[in-house]
Amino acid sequence: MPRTGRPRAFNRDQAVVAAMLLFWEHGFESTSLAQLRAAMGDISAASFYAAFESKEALFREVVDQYISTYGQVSESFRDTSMTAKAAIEDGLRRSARMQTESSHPLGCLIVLSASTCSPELKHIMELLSKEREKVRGWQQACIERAIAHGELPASTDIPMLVTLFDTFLRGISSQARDGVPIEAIDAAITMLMSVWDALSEKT
Amino acid sequence: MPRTGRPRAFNRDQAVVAAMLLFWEHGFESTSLAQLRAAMGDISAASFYAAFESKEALFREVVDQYISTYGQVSESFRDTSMTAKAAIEDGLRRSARMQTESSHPLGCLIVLSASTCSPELKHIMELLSKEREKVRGWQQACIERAIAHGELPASTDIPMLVTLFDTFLRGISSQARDGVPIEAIDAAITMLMSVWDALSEKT
DNA sequence: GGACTTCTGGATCGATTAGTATATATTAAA
DNA sequence: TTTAATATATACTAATCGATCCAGAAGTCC
Repeated sequence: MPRTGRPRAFNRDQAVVAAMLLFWEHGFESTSLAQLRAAMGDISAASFYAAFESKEALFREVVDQYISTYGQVSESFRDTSMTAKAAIEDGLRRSARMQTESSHPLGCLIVLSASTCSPELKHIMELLSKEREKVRGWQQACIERAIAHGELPASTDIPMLVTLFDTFLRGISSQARDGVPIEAIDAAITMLMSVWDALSEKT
Repeated sequence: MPRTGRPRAFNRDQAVVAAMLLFWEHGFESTSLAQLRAAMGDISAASFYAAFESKEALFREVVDQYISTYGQVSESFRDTSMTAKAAIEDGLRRSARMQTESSHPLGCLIVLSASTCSPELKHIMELLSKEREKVRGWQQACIERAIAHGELPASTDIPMLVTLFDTFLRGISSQARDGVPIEAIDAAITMLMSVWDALSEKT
């Protein structure tokens, strides 16, 4: 924090949020600096680069901002105060609800904002891929916990079950973008979770 | 077809295929004309615009090319020579297999190549959205057929079941991009299809 | 061999891209 | 009130974007 000097004329935190909404809607590469600066309070290029190192550095901040706010829905996956099944179900339902809310762009920023990009931006894709891998890891931990607690049989195919839930989870982004209503997704989650019960009966 | 004049120095069909692979890998907006021209046989800008109206027109051709080749996997959804369940299962398995093949970009071009884009390219997104809607419609027809034939109970929640399968289908693109092996996806499909049996038992 | 048609190489278009240089404005601390 | 620190506005950079223009090359047709 600077103790001296001319104070910043815009709110940095609000600017990051504004940038997040743009990156979320249009993706990293398709969001131009001009658009960003306009949305961040009509700031000049000089002001932008004085506050942020680069477009890429801003995006990294945006990803952190997203994860610590909207992305919190997937924290359900690592909530060990519920049963493993409830954690998976809650993570899916909360993700679906958040991604279909009309108060912000549809779908998930982590899944959508760099699903494809130029070769020279591969590291941006990998940055997001690592975040998705985290969420997948939480889901896997859920299933391993269920097996350890006897909620699922020891013979359960862990990669299979993780892939089942994680693939559905990622598909929600595409469905939300195409306007599929939360009711249909929520009902599909109920159906999807029924496979858990079918598996647990074999215990 | 021109009967006179200087013949084209490159193969137009091969050029479209080369363009398809680029758009598939990097998406519509992130693929530049320079990249396209280089991949299409190092053709000049003049040659490009003589053969194709614009980058967008080329993309439309590419989408057609994709649908009539790799995209044929989803034709299973409208194959009425199998049971409805088999059609859904086959469509999912063939999509998963195709999307994880290493001989071409991973995932589905229709899902990935314009999942986000600039505001002025919204019509490109809508073009692809319509194609996805077609596939969803085929899946819905499958389920309606199953109900009509008594394979599923009349009380089946159609939008729910369509959303279950279609959400998983779209999630495959993200999983494939992140390197999830076909074996895990294939096993997940087996599990996913078990909900069909659970439903049909209620008939 | 023209005449006609089409394609190609190369230069170029204006707009936009991310990012910078410089000079000035605005603050806190000495 | 000076000094140091920071932010600002304005102008600007080099590179790239998709797309166009024109002169000449390379064919077919009569």
